[in-house]
Amino acid sequence: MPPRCQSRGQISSATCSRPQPASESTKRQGSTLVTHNPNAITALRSDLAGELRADDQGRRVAVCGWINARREHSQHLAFIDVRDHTGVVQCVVDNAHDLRSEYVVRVQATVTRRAAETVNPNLATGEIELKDCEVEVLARSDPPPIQIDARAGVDENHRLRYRYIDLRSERMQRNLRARALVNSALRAAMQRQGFVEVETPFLIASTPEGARDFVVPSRHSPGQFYALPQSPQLFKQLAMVGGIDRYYQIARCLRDEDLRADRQFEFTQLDAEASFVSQDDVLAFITEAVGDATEVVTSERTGEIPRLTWLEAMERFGSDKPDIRFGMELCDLTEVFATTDFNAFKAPSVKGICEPAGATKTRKQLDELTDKAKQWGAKGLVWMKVEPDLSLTSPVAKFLRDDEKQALVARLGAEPGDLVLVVADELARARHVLGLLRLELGRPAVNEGSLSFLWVVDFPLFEGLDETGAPIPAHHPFTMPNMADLELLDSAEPGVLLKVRSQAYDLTLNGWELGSGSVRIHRPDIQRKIFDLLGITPEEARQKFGFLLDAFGYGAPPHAGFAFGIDRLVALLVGEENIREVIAFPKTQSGADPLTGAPTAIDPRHLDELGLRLSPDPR
RNA sequence: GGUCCCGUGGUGCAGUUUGGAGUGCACGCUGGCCUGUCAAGCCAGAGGUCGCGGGUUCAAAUCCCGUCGGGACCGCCA
Repeated sequence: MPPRCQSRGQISSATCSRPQPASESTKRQGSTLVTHNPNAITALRSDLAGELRADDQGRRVAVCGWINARREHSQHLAFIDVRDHTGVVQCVVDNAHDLRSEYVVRVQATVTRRAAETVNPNLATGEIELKDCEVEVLARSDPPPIQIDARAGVDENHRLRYRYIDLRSERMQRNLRARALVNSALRAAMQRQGFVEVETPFLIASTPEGARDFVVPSRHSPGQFYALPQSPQLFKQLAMVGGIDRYYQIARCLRDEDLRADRQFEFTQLDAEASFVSQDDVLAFITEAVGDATEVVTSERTGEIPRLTWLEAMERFGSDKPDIRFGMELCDLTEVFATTDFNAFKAPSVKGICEPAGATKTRKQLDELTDKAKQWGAKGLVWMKVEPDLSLTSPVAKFLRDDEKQALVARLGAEPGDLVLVVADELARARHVLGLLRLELGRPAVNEGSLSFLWVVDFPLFEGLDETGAPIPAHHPFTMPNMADLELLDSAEPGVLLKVRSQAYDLTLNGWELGSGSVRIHRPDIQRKIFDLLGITPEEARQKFGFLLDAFGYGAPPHAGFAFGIDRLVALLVGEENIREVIAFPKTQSGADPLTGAPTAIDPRHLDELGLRLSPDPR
């Protein structure tokens, strides 16, 4: 066969830095050094199964992969589909009796156009097939516990136990490759904007605030522990003091908190920090990076990301990570019931939502909603059905005055057939419960419809007061207050303190918190004041964050940063509802790995070496 | 710490409400037939601790209690 010169580029040996073929028998054939994809060529193959096309007709090729399906017609004709990560190609063989599902094979064959009536339009390689096949079995397989193209779902625990097989699925291949594209797009975007990738340690000192730490016992210092980082927070600030100017890292973070669909013990963040910047600068950097990541997966660019203040988000959506893909916004009714005789509505705050066409709910469904509202902390839930004449049907209707009912309907813009839900409580609780009810009743699946990014800005500096009356930081204690609110810090009134805004901001997507950041305090006087307010004595501050405070004593540039979860971003970009679908080897909700069996007991001698002894009954 | 859902041949399900023989479906597996299929088709076959333990009952996959595992959520996640 004469060498064919293909239009897609010729591969010379000089461009191929891979190891040379191990032996003559595995050497690729001279004429097959022409391919669609330079990266396809290895010692064992010339092409990828899913990339062969009609214009490869006549080429002698070698493809490697797994047997996806076998169709035996007789002892003289059979088909096998060979699958690799690019797709499948059909091979025509005489006898496939010994070629079973998931066997790993190398097929040397000639690309042949199919007869018109046997073309398979559902297959990218459907116009061709491989003939004159020499099939070499590279590895046999037991019948796989998971069918790769399972038509029904497979139990997730089972998938995780055999994750190495599950990863062969088109879904997992797509997700992990999308994730790789996102990672490289993020790196490119950050580097283009002048950020420097700096790695930070995994074995660090435990810091007292925040989530529960994973800890690692020290062999050299028995009784002492390292913590695994919840984030590189302190190190990235030190990098700023160190003159890095712009730091970023695709960082693994570990937090020992209960798991959810959007939470794993271990997760990955794009972590960034920059010097001499404002909040707007940071939002611009991140918007650029997120835009590139989105584009590389969806081929569409996110435009300007809208902003909401925290206060507006809480008032309108009852959440600091509002899902703005649908309406049903919260409506304040406190004024409406300011003079009510109905005891249940005599509360600091009365708020409601209106579900369009929600009045068809049964008494049982409404009771279930009420139960949920109570579980979420409400004292109770009042429901009202809007009748055709805009009157209200409700167990409590008789306690309300006509003017109150009319004003309520008007405020909510309720229409006949709607369902109105009202919660009267402390402000924060009313917002919280109604925010959850809104999601319960109206929220589309997280992966449905558009990608609605949203910046939430102007978070409060403090999220509440602890038992001693000291304010609780909403973000972390190094968050810079809004300069316009600086004087409020001197107020002795807790109510005033809680109104202080911070230069902290979150990025959300379809109701998931992607990440957060803040402008940091670099002025020792402001930092002292914040510690003061938080009830942290100078001694405590020194003990907890001494090295950072020391560093800030040697010329800390004004700086600000951000970090967002790559697992969550990728999941939503590829339309998954669960970040486990974009993590190669995730853990179950109880933190176990069904594949490796982790966590496991360790050898008593190992414990001894670490100076550890287990309590008699460690649950 | 709490609420809810799920657990039945290798896989995914139905059966549980109203107790009556491990009864059924699809995929897979094994053998056979079949020369153009492509999630091939046809025939035959193998394969079960109904998660586990206890209770009620003449009788439990089914009802009750407990427990283990998986999932969703609340709390938690500065």
